[in-house]
This record gives sequence, C-alpha cells and structure tokens, in this order.
Amino acid sequence: MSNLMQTFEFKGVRDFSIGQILECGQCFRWEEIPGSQRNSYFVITGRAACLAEESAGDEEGKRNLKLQISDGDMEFWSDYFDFKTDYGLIKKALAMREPKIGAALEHGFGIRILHQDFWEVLISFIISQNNNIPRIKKCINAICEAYGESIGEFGGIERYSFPLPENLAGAFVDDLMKLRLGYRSEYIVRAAEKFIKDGIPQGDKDAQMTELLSYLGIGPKVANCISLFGLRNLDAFPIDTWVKKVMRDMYGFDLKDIKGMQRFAADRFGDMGGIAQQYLFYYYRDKNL
DNA sequence: ACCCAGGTGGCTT
DNA sequence: AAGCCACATGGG
Repeated sequence: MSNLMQTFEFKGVRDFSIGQILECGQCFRWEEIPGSQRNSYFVITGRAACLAEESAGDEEGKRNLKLQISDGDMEFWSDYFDFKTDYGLIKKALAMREPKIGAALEHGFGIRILHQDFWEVLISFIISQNNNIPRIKKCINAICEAYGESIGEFGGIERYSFPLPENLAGAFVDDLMKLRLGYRSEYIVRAAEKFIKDGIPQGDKDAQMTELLSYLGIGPKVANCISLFGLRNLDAFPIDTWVKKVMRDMYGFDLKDIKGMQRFAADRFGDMGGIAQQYLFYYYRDKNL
C-alpha cells in the first residue's frame, strides 16, 4: 500500500455505509479487507485506488470515512461518493410516496449512487448480462490485468487500471475469449470501437437511451443500468431478475409485465426511480441469496 | 446433471 | 408484438 499517498477524512456523514454502497451491485472493482466486518474496502475506479475505512461518528446515524488514496483529490472522491446528495430527504420522500418500500430503505440505509465513469460503466454492465456478481468481478479484473496498466501493489497483489477505450478496441475477440469473457467478448470490442467513434451519449435521457440501445449486446436492462450509473439519470429503473421478483412479491406484478413495472416506477418513484430500484434490488437479493 | 446469474440477438410464430 | 432458444462460464 506504499502507493496510497494521501489521506482524507470525511466526518459526520449521514445515510452512509461503505459496505452497502459497494456491495449493492452498482460497481465491481472492490474487495473487503478481510476481517474488517464490512467497514474497510479497497476500491479502484479508472486508475485511482483508495482504501476506505468507515468508523462510528460522534452521534447516532453519523459515520466517519477515512480515505487513503493513490490518485485524484478530495473533490474527486467527495463527488464519487455523492456526499452532496441528501439521502435522508430522498428516503423520506420515497416512503411517503410508497410506504411498502420502508423495509428496503431501512435495510439499505447507507446506499448511495456513486458518480462513476461512463466508459467503465459501459463495459462493466455489458459484462454483467446473464452473469452473477462474483463472476462479473472476476471478468472485469481479468480485462484490467490484460489491458490496463499496473498502478502498484496493494495487499501483496499487483493492481491494474481500467483499460482505456483504445486498448479494448485493439483487442482480439479470441484473446478475450481466452480470458473467459465468453460470448460478451465481441460485444466488448465493438463497444470500445463505437465509444471511440461516438463518445458519451448526448441529449436528453430518451436520446441517450436510444444511443445506448444501438450498441450490440446492450438491451433495455443494461441500458438502464448504464443510464443510471454512468449517465446519472436517477429516474432510470433497471429491471433484472431480482427486481422482477421483488416487483412480483411486493406489488403483485406478473414476471413478464416489464411495461407495467416501468409505469409503476415512473408513477410512484418519479425522478428517484433508480434510487428506489437500488434499495429494492439490494434488499431482495440480500434476503434471498 | 440441472438451474441460475444485474439479458440480449436473432429467428419464428 | 410475443415466444422461443442459443449464447460462455462458473457457482450452488
């Protein structure tokens, strides 16, 4: 950890749990420090790494976060963890609009939607399709080792940056297959080429959605994840296998009625749909895994 | 051996 | 528009 040069402390943070934030399925380049009881994690985004340690704050409901970082500055990490957003207010508003979500809000009380990099989210969620979270992490780690750069050592292991677009655009599909990326290998190379050509989706959220859906290997679910996590459209409501089941069990939807679920989310959760979805996803997956 | 995982593309009704 | 099925891979 010799490369974690600077230390920042954020004191008295409310509605914050580093474990919930990282383990709720929005990002994949993290690992818990063994024995830390989900209070300490090593995280990488792009080529920046940090060791994040959470501890009790002065009062009930407040936490302190100590970051030892390799790159970036206080502004970058404060933005990354979304300290400016008041999740207490959001939870209150959601509970008013839809009382049944209360248990999910309590269970995931410390969830926040990270400010992630579009490119990294794009590739990560292409990999996520029909895949489980532990293996998604392994796949992403494999492409980082093969196509990223070394950013130093942590915990006795060499760590790597997320690959740049040009590095994945220049990759051979067969080489990605050898990394066990499976049929998503072609999607990844073509996505890198398209992203270099077209850049970050512009316009309103509908225009951005149309653009995302024009990528090979991106359908409605992955597009909504990228819209939410990579473009910060907080109303985007991704419906995966877990969200389908929670919508069936909590609200009585048929598993195939995706349209109905989308309408319900837009009506009840409005511009906070993506945040509501994240509480629901984390709650239901935790209960049933 | 079977079913599932933060699904999608492509083909057939 | 809706219903199939193949797709790589590894964990339960």
